[in-house]
Amino acid sequence: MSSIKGKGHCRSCAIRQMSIFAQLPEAALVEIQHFQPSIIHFSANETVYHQGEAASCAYTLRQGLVRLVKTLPNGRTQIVRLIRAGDSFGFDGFIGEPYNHSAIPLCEIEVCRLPLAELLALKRQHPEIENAMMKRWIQHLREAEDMMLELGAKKASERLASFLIRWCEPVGLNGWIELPLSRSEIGELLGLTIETVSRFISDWKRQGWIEERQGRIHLLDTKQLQALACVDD
Amino acid sequence: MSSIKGKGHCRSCAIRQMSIFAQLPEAALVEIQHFQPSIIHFSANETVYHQGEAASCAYTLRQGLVRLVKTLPNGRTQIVRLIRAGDSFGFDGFIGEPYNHSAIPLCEIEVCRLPLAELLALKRQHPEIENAMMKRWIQHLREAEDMMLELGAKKASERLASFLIRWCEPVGLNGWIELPLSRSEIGELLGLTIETVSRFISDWKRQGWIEERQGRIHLLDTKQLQALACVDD
DNA sequence: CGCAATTTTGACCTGTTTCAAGCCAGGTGG
DNA sequence: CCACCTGGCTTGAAACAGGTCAAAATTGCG
Repeated sequence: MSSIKGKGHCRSCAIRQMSIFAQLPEAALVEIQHFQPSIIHFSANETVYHQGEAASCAYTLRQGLVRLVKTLPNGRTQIVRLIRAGDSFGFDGFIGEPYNHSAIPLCEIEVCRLPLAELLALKRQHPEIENAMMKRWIQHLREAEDMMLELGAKKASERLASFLIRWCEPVGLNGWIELPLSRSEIGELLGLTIETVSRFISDWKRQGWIEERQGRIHLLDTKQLQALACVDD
Repeated sequence: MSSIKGKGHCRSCAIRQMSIFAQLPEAALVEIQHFQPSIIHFSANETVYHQGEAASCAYTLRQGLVRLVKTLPNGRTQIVRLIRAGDSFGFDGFIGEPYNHSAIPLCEIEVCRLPLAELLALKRQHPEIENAMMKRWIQHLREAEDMMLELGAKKASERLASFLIRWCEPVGLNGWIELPLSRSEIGELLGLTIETVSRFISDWKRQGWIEERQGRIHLLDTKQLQALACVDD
C-alpha cells in the first residue's frame, strides 16, 4: 500500500537541486516554508494516478523509477515516458484536463505530491520555478518528438539498440549499469513484443556486443550497436 | 522564395485571438506596440527552419499548414506534429538548443516570426502570455503522448482510421473537409508506407465508408471507422 | 529444494513493406 | 484540340519483419 511519510520541506530536501525548485534562492526557501507537500511511498506497480482521473496534484519523483503508460480500450499499452529522480509529472490539471496517462512505479518509489493550486501560486511568485518548469516542458516535448521518430521510422533492432545506448549513456558506454526494466516493459516502451526484445538481446549477447548479469547491463561493442541504431545527427 | 511582407502589429492581427497573445488586455496591446515581428510568406515545401539549426526565433502560423519533420541520417522521416493557423512552434531556443525538427509548409503559408529574446521579455512582463504558452506546451505534450500510443500500439488500419476521424472532427463527422496531405505525407505522419495508406483508403471507399473528391474527404460511416480505430476512452 | 515468474527458443503465420506495373488527372506544347 | 508527359495514386505479387502460440530453460525466492 502507498503510505504518507510526512510533510516535505524544500529547505532540507535532498533532491531539490535536481527539481524545478533548484534555482530558488535561499531567501525564497524560507519564505515558502508554509508549502509542505506530502511525501508518499508507493511500491512497484502500485498506481500513483490513473489515466482519466481528475488531476489535482503534480508529483516530483524523489527516488526510484516511474513509467507513464497509456492504455487502449482493448488492453494494449504504451509507455510514453520514463521518470527518474528529480523529474516532475502530472501537470494536466494546469489546463483543466484529467490525467492523460497512468503513472506506475517500476520499483519502490518515493514522491513529493504537489497540490496544483499551491504550485500555481508559487510559480506566479517565483520566476525561477516558472522558468524551470518551462524548460522541462520544452525538453520533454523534444524527447517526445525523438520518441515518435523511433516509433514511427525505425525497425525493431534499431529501436532497441538506440534505447540501450541511451540507457547506458550515463556510465560512458563501457561500465555496468542497472536495467530495472523487464523485457516486457522494454517492449511496451518501444512498441515491440517481449519475444522480439528477447531475441535481439540474446543475439547481441551471443555476438559479444553486450553482457548482462543480475539486472545490470554492460555494452561491450558500442560501435556495432551505434551502427544498428541508425543514430541521428 | 520566402518573402518578408512587413511588420506585424498585434493590435490589428486577425488571428491574435487564436494565438498565445489572445488573453492580453487592450491596454497591453498598446504598450507593446514596439514589438513588431516580421510577417513572412513561404511557399509549399520551402523550409522555414532546419533540424539542427540554431534556434533564435519562434513562429506563429497565420495561414496555411506546416509539418514538423524529423529526419534520420539514412533519409527516413517522421512528421512529429502538424501546425495549424494560430499555433506557435520553434521554442527550442528557450532552452539553448538547436531546432529539434525541420518546419516545412504543406502549402503556401504566412508566419509571424518572433525573436525569442523579445518574446522572453514580453512573457516575463505579461503573465497572460506566460500562461497561454504553458497551456499550449502541456497540450502539445498530451498530443505527443497520444501519438506515441498510436505509433507504438496500433496497427496500420487503426492508425489511419483514427487519423481520419480526428481530422474530420471539426466538421462534425458528416461534412466534407479539406485533406491537404498527400498519401505519402499521411504515411510519414503515421509511420506507414504510401502503399499501405493507399490500400486502406481505397478499400474503405469501396466499402462505402468514406468518399473523396478534389482533395476533400467525407466520412460516411463513422461507426465502422470508430470500430477500426480502437478509439481510446 | 521446489515453485512461480521471467526469459529464451522454435515453428509458424500474418501484416506491412518492397518492388514493379499500370492508371488517372492536370498541364504543356505542337 | 489532342497527344504527350508528369506526378500522384492504385494495384498486384513476392519477400520479410515481427507477431503469435507453445514449449523449454533459466532465474529468483521462500
